[in-house]
Amino acid sequence: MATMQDVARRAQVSVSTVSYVLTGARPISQATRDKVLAAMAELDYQPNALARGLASRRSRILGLLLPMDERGIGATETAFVTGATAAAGTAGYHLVLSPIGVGDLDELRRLASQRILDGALLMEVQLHDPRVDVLREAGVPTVLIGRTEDPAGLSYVDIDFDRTVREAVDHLVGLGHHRIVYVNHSADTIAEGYGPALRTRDSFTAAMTEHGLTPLMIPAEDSAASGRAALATALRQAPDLTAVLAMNESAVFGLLGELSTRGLTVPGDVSVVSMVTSPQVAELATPALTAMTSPGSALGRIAVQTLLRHVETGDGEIHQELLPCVLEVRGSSGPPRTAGDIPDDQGPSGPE
Amino acid sequence: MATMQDVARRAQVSVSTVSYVLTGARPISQATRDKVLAAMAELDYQPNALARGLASRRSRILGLLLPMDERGIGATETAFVTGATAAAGTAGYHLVLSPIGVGDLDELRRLASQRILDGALLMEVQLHDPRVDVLREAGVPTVLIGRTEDPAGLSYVDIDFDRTVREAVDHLVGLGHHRIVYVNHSADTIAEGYGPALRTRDSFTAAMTEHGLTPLMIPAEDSAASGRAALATALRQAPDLTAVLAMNESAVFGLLGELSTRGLTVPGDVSVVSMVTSPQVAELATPALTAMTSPGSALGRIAVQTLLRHVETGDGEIHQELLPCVLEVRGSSGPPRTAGDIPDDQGPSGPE
DNA sequence: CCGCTTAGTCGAAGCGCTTCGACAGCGCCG
DNA sequence: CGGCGCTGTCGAAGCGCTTCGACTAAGCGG
Repeated sequence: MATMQDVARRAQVSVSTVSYVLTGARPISQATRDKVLAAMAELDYQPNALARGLASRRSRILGLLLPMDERGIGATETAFVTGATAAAGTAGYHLVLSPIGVGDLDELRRLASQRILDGALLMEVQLHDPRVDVLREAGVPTVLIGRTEDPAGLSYVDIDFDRTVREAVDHLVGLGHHRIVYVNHSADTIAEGYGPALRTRDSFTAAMTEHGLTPLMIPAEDSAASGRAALATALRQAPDLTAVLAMNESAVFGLLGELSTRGLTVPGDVSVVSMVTSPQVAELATPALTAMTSPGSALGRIAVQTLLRHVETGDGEIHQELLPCVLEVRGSSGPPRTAGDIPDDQGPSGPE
Repeated sequence: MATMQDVARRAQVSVSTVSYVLTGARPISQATRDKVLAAMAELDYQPNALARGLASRRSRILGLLLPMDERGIGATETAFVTGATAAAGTAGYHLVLSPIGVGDLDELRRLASQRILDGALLMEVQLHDPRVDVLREAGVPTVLIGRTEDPAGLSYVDIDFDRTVREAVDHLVGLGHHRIVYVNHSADTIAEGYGPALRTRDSFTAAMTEHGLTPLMIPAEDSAASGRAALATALRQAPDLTAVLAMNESAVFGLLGELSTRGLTVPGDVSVVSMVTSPQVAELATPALTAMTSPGSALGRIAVQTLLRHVETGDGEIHQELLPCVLEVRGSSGPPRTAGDIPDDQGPSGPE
């Protein structure tokens, strides 16, 4: 492995000159630069990132802190990661993912204090997220993907849930639906203060009210079984429902299963719109789901650019930005059935 | 940020002594050790990973090279990552994920040559994977998750596809099925030399033949639509089929949708078994899928342990290990219908 | 009682880079 | 024509750690 010494010797210049060629920190004449670059090419020189990091106090490594629950990483998050990685690479940084959740504070503290990361992107941010404090204490510049309860003084990018919910509701109301049920995340999740669940709840209520409609929200765990149960509950509370808006990918599938079991068709009897859902997942369902597609890749890019601004200017100004999801109409939404009630029986599950 | 100097001064010992306390490279008396540890605690000392790495030529960072296609990371891979992370943490290493695919060879070369990684875990290995060569050239110890065509001289851990397929087939045959169709990955994927697709194809053929049955395999792209089409093809080629074995999570959902569209019940008319599928995904379907669950977490642990052996002993002996998936019976498999043919009509799609 | 090993500690020399201060040479202005 | 501010280069001092050689004091067999 060639070192900078070797390059300097071969190019007949000093090490510092080689360094300046690489970093551009001082002007170098074209002739010298060419000699140095030629020597590098001949030796297949690659700078030692650790040495560079030690001397410059900059690792050029950004961390993407990404809790991995047992469900995996969805297409939405993947798009985000892809956008972030591309943006980091363009700027000459490495972007590494670290599966650090809210439970791994000690591991995070180690990672942050060991000066490995120049900056961190925090995903799946909770309203009260202790990771934010750990990173702040360690002095690691951070950009949130999501928002804490009070994000003053913190840079973040997030999905504009309010606008997303409103557009979904507008779509359904525009089709003629009046009785719309919102299937949110679980009650526990809401109680824990999971931002998206809270924000969409409030936005849904507001949007429906503004349309002069009564909002009805049902919580559901992230499982198909819970989605089935949620639909049963919804039909009990609102037998005349014609549309379901869901913010829970796992539950949506159970919900569709239950509709089918009950002999209800989509979108003939019930329209279904899924929020913050990737096209890939939307296509898994039968019929394919009308969905609000998340701007994952753009979020990733903006997040990295914001983070780099903080890293390179020693904490510049705060940047906070919200991007809405965009509506993609597929087969699961359409005009409501004309009669005001469920056609025939309520299926094998019975009316309870 | 306290340095080792500070600790040494406070404990009234030399820096080297502090270092030995930390690394255990030389014996230190209990009294001295206590003094040093106390000083560290008081100063909240954290070693600078970059400096340590530069001096010791060991970064204590392992890379998990994980291509992220647009579909995201499934629960299977997540379990792997979780197991690997835990094993690395126990050994005092950091495990970082890098979304580097077969297309990003330059990025990989940079990462590998910059001496950031002590070792690499390579996921989604192709039969002819150029990343292996890049890593070898850069001298980065590597463990494969999966296998290249000729894995001689390379350590790997992988799923025992042969045994997994056989157990799935045995399960179905044991239930009384004779006409079993295997829905594999796409023809393109097979042509590209994707190991799991090839290996399961061969194993399926062998297993069926040994049972005195005729193997029938249908390729399908990783999409619901393709799953629907695959089922249609299967029913055309084998109208008397009673069971489907699938190795394609996306296609399975389309396949189930198509069965339902045609008025065929699961498992009454057709049993469905999904391979290398996580419980979480299996539960999304209605009915929940009987599946071969991958030993993800164990694979991750073993892979890291193997890699660390290479890293720490300057390439020890190679280790190659296969773990089978385990059968988890859920609602989608049962005895075949008694009559030998499809009950009534062939559904809206018609017989073409 | 002597030489030898072993435990325990220290000082110093790097690891491969960045960066600071210095300085030579040059053109240019007053 | 002397002084000034450039541009371009060099040498050296670190960055915070590991590790090697050396040294001291103790322990021990002969």
